[in-house]
Amino acid sequence: MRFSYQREVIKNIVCSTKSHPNADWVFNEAKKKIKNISLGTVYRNLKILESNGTIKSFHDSSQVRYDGNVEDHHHLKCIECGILIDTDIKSDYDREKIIKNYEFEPNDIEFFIIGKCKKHKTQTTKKNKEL
Amino acid sequence: MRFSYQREVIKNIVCSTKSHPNADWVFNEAKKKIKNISLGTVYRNLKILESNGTIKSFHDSSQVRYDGNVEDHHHLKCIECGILIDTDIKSDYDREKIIKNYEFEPNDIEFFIIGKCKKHKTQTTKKNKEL
DNA sequence: TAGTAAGTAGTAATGATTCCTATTTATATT
DNA sequence: AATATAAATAGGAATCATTACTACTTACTA
Ligand SMILES: [Mn+2]
Ligand SMILES: [Mn+2]
Ligand SMILES: [Zn+2]
Ligand SMILES: [Zn+2]
Repeated sequence: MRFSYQREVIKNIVCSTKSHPNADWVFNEAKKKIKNISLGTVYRNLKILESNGTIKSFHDSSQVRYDGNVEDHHHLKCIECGILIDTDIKSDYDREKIIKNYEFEPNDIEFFIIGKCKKHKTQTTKKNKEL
Repeated sequence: MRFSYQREVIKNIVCSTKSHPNADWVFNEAKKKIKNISLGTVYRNLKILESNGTIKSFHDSSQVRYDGNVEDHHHLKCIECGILIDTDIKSDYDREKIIKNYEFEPNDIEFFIIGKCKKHKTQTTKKNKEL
């Protein structure tokens, strides 16, 4: 793998945000450092960075999002604003039951908690204060 | 809501399979009953059926999949063949912790167990038999 | 048995991502 | 340092899933 300044910039962008950006956001950030970087370069390098374990990715509705936090972790997702928040929650399921009842070999889980973030949750107290 | 034969056909297709089809598969099935049905009609009616609770949908990588099983349930997904299998597993997480630590109001969870289905799991016994 | 508004077919447009290719560049070798 | 060369890039075209548009059709109403 040859060195590439573009890849270095892209890596730093993804690894220095907790916002779980999509390719287009990364592209726009990268343009601030490299005026003529191309979107294809961003996509290609995001894939390379993922395949060598530098970053992770997951699908979020119709887009792919990238994550500089490569620790095993799950997310909270706000239905109002779409924000994705890292958590340290563990999800439990009956692994033995899966193997036995479904003859399925589980490797990994994909787990999101959907709801409302602090900015958007329906707080009666908050509402009263605003009146 | 006016009656529509197209919608009736689409509903029956989705509700009589456990395959979690995408719009295109539904479209091809529907064409067997209505030769000139249009893809737009399929998309529009899938949305209507979802919004009135007749079917459900979820994102699976880059596509939307539809589910005639409207009971609360989660899925197993095979990394080899992509099959999505209904389960009765319950996923547990510490709801109170989420509310307290993240000021987040959880409503729902999106939960997939990724692994290998019985057709694709690496069975030592199976391999030996094949030799 | 109209009238009309909801629904449809067919096609164009959109948005995210991938593919293509001529040019540039990192790096290994003289 | 100059040269060779294969990897990487910029810019643009292509693809794929989905949505939007619109003239025509049809279910229901009175
Ligand atoms: Mn994360
Ligand atoms: Mn299901
Ligand atoms: Zn929010
Ligand atoms: Zn499988």
